[in-house]
This record gives sequence, structure tokens and C-alpha cells, in this order.
Amino acid sequence: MDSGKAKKPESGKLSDFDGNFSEISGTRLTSCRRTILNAICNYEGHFRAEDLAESIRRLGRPVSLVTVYRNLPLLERAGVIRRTCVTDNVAWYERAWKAEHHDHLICTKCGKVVEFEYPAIDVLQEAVAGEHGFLLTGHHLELMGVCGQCQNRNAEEERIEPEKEGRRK
Amino acid sequence: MDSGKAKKPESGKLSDFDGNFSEISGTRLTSCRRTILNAICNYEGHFRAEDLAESIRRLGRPVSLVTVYRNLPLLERAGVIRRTCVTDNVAWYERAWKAEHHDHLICTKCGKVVEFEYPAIDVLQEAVAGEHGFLLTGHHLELMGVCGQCQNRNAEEERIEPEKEGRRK
DNA sequence: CTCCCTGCAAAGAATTTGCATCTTC
DNA sequence: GAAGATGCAAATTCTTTGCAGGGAG
Repeated sequence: MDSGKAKKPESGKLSDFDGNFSEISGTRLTSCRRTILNAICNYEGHFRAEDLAESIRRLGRPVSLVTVYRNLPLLERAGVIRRTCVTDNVAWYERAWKAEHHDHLICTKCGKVVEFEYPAIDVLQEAVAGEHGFLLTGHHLELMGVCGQCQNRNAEEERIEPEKEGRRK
Repeated sequence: MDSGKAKKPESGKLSDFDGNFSEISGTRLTSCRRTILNAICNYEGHFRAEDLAESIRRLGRPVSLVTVYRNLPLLERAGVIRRTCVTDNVAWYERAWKAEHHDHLICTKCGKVVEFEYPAIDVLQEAVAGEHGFLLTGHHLELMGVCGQCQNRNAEEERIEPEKEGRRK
């Protein structure tokens, strides 16, 4: 009733989620859904509807892309997957129960990406969600900045060519 | 609405950004672009290409939606707007130089979006960036969860009768 | 005068919906 | 047996592209 199932498995085992599935009001546990669920459990990383359909195709029991599309929202509501936010125009998802969750620190100059974990931030996020009456189920955090190397390189350039640049593309 | 005279780059004044615009390699400052820029300066909150076109229409100097679409990426590269990430399939933008920066709390059930500010999180982000030698220039944070209403509604529905709920889009 | 910009129409890509048929409970 | 689920095709929605005329530098 309230949040979720007491069981919060960290593995990708299908059996852990059959239950959830049937808890979605009025839905039936069809073979298509088992297949989809199975594919999700085996999928590492983010995926789009089509990626999932493709991986299902490889499993040998093809499910229509339309059916995948129809089930993704259901699975999201069931807490099986979560929609992740990639600045793009496609719906990306990922398993909702991945054990580790790291965030990204991205250098806007050279594109370097550093992964990090910072429990304290997670705690505050819970706090914010709570303040607004939300039950937090996930988050997406990206920090943009300039890495050490690029800061140095930049400083050198400015010494050579002072004041000439306001900002560039 | 506000004719405040604070000449800070944090305000929505067009003049602050003309320069930037012309710095995009090879672009010209046409009247269409001025109009678009102007509309962006007056736009509070996030907008999609069409919202902007609509607001421009209201300004009286309509610009084709196609042109808006063609200019948004340019403006993003110029640092005038930034693409915000709302878990949806449309491209949302917001002015990049808004003084206040709020983050989003998104209900995965009904799609409701709540904006919030939480300075403490910002501080921690600075800390994380610092630990990795980064100079923080921006961030993007979205919290996904279930809002109070949906938590209640969900509980009720599961108890009584499953019915379709309003989802946006 | 040369490119770049714009608008229109049309193309694309991602996702949703109508409908007849097949399944699960 | 009935409420759901599925697949196909068609419809939508958002965004991009081709092309010819118009404008900025």
C-alpha cells in the first residue's frame, strides 16, 4: 500500500518482481510481460523502448514494439523501472533497483566525466522531497564544471591573449 | 512587467546578450533573432519551442516555428538558454542566466513538476566538485518521486477499483 | 554581392491509438 | 466467459530538412 514492497532486491532477478507486477491494478501477468520483465532484468544500463524490444528479439520470444511501449509506463508505475533523464527527445529507462547509483561530474571544456557518490546529497534530497510531500524514488544529478587540467590550460591562454575573449561558443 | 533598472546580467535584459549572439561563428543578428531573444528574456519559467513561438506571436512579430527550432540550439551554444531536463519527450529550455536556479521535483505518476531551491544541496555540490578539482559552473538536478496526492489516490484505487488515472500527454 | 536566414511544405522519428483477435483469470 | 492484452496499421506529436526567395554585413 504505502511505498513499496518490503523486498528491495539489488540483483536482477526476475522472481523478485513478479509480485509487483500483479499488484498493478487490473493487470495480468501474461507471457509477453514475463518476457519484457526478463529482458529488463538482464539489461545493464539505460535503454529505450526499442533497445528493449531488440534485446527481447535476441532472447527469441519477440514482443511487438507497441506492446513494449504499452508496458513501460506500467512498469514504471510498478516501480520496476524508472525513467532517467537524458537531455534528449527519447524516453530512456533503467532498472529501478540497481544497487549502486552514482552521479556525474562533467567538464564542460574537455568533456571528461567523473563519477561520484556523495551520500550527504542523497540525504538532503530525501529531505527536500519530504518537505513537498513526495516519496522519493529516484534522482538524476549532473554537475557541470571545469576540471583542474582545463583550468590551468585556460589560465595560460589568458596570459597570452588577455581580455580578448568574452566568451566563446 | 518589471521595469527594474538593475543592470545585472542576472536580469532578463536583452542588451546583455546581443554580444554573445554575434560571437557565434558566422551568425547574423537578424530581426527574427532579436525577436526570439526578446521573447526569451521575457519568458518566466521553462518553455518548449512552441511556447516560445506562441509568446512571440503575442508580441506581434510572429516568427516561424521552424525558425525557432533552428535557433534554439544556437542559443544554447551561445549560453543564452539551457536545455532543462524534464522527463518528457519534448525539449524544454529556460533562460541560462536566471538569477535564481531552481531544481525540479517530478511526480512519476501524474507528471506534476514542483520547483524548489535548496541551498544546502548547492553547497554540497560545490564540495564534491572541489574534491575532484573541478570549478563548478552549473548543475542539473531532478528528483523523481510520487507526490502526496498520487500516494493517496494510489492507495485508494488499489483498495477499491482500478481505474484509469490522468496521465499527461 | 555573397552568404546566411526564413518560411513553407514535406520528411522523419518516437510514441500512441483503433480495432479485431487471442489470453489470462 | 469477460475483462485484459497483443499486434498490425494508421494517426499523432515533435523536430528536422530541402528549396527558393529575402536580408544582413
